[in-house]
Amino acid sequence: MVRVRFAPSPTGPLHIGGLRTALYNYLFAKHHGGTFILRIEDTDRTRYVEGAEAYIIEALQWCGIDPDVGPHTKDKINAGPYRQSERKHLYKKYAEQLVEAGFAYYAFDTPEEIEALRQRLKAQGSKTIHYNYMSREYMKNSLTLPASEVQERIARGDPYVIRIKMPPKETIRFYDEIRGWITVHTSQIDDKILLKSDGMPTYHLANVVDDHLMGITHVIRGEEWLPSTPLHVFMYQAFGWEAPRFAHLPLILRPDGKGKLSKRDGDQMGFPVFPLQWKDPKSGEIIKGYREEGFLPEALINFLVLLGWHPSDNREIFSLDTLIKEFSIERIGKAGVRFNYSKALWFNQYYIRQRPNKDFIPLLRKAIKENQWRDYDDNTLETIIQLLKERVKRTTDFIEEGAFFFTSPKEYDEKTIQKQWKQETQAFLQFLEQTWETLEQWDVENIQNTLQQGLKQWGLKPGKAFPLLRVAITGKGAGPSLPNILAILGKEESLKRLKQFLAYVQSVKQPL
RNA sequence: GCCCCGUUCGUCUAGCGGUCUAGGACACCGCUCUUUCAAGGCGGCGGCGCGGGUUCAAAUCCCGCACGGGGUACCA
Repeated sequence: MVRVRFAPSPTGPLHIGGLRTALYNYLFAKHHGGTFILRIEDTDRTRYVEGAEAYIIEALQWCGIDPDVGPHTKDKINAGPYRQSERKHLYKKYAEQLVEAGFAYYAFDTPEEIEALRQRLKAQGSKTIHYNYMSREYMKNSLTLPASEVQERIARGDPYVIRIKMPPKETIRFYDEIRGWITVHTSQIDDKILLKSDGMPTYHLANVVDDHLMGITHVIRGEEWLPSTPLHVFMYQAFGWEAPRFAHLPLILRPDGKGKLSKRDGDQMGFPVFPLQWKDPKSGEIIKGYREEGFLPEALINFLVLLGWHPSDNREIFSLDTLIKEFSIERIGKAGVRFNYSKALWFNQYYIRQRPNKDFIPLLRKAIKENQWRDYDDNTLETIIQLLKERVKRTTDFIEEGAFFFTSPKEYDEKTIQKQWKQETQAFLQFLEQTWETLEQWDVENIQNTLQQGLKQWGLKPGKAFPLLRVAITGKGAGPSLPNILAILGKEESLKRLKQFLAYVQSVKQPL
């Protein structure tokens, strides 16, 4: 029975790379009829951010990849709790078990002593600190101190950490489902801290203990964990536990390829890196999310799944259900992938066109209410949506590009006026003004007829006359079919806008 | 520095020794359709990092090199 977990730490909003990790875990679990667990890794109290956990859950739910079990659900599999802070009492016991078995030890070094070690190593040409099989020999720990002193210090309440005791010359080999066999020599691995002096475990201890206790069968996580996996494998051996299978996902890189896409990139790169909008609880700063930027979750998912995974054929459109059927770890790539926002937009555009028109009515209703715009009935709104749909990339474009349906133009596209404002086009508009006044049946067909009449009368090609009319009615140089727009606006409003425009141009331009 | 991982069009990728004069998608550029802009249709541009092997045959296997990424915290 497959059981996987997504294990983010609540240090802020979930970013797009984390979301993809969650997605792959979800797809893998569902493909195998397994269980997808959400585990909150909040062992670093100094980095805890209020609201981050709720954000993570909401983001997963919005994407349709809600975990089967987590801090937000009933404990259906009886493996909780699912916040590591609530499991604190568990870890110490396991760390001590390792000490007793000779795989770990207590270390009492003060920050000053650690700093002294750093300086010593630096003098020897080492760039970073290594508390390892060599340096531990001359530090203050249960390997160098007499047993009585160790007991005394612990009894006295001296702060201490528990470190793993890496053997000096062994080879650790493990199989990565994506990369194959990976071999690392233990001399390369430091004596990492397992239990911090505040009694909390580090990631290394907590993830091994929890993955074992929760019966995790496959650990699917980002490539940044690959270098510490040998340590984890060593710990499973030390505990005498069977290790889960590992799969390390290629990283999502910045569009320029310079490093992995990170939370810190915020929306500084010209596109959101978070699924949902995030308001920083401290600074109050608001960072954009895909949802608020007008993306559909199915588009985000489709885009994201292809960042590192690919089927054997040329298909590219995938529903979540299809993905569940087809997803496999074997088809995950090895190389880091660059984030490509224009492709995300393309998927979004595609999925917007797939959605029924009525799905976007609430969006328009909300905008109408907020802006106190002219209201329409549902049928008309659907027609408006239909007209806009083909040219929209994000749902927010319905509002931005379609505002003229609800409110008269605040400004006119100057370029079009410059180009098209001529004797004949002016006459064309004046002709329409007169003709429309007396037009009885205000519908697409009749409007179309008046336009044709006008063209004929003034010897104009459509391309010469219609752009100006469009600016008059919508303020914009481009948009959906004009007769349709006019029909929706109605005779009164159309005439009003036409007159308004003629008055405007005559006020700013020299008479022709 | 050291360790680990990676390397096919600008980007995401197909390719798992001959079917590759390397296929698809996004982007870009034309043409077409069209009252405009999109969308759609058609077409174009563009790639196996380098050097050695192995083999009758290598984008595909092996070894170097180069380049890129990750890790190297009482962060995850």
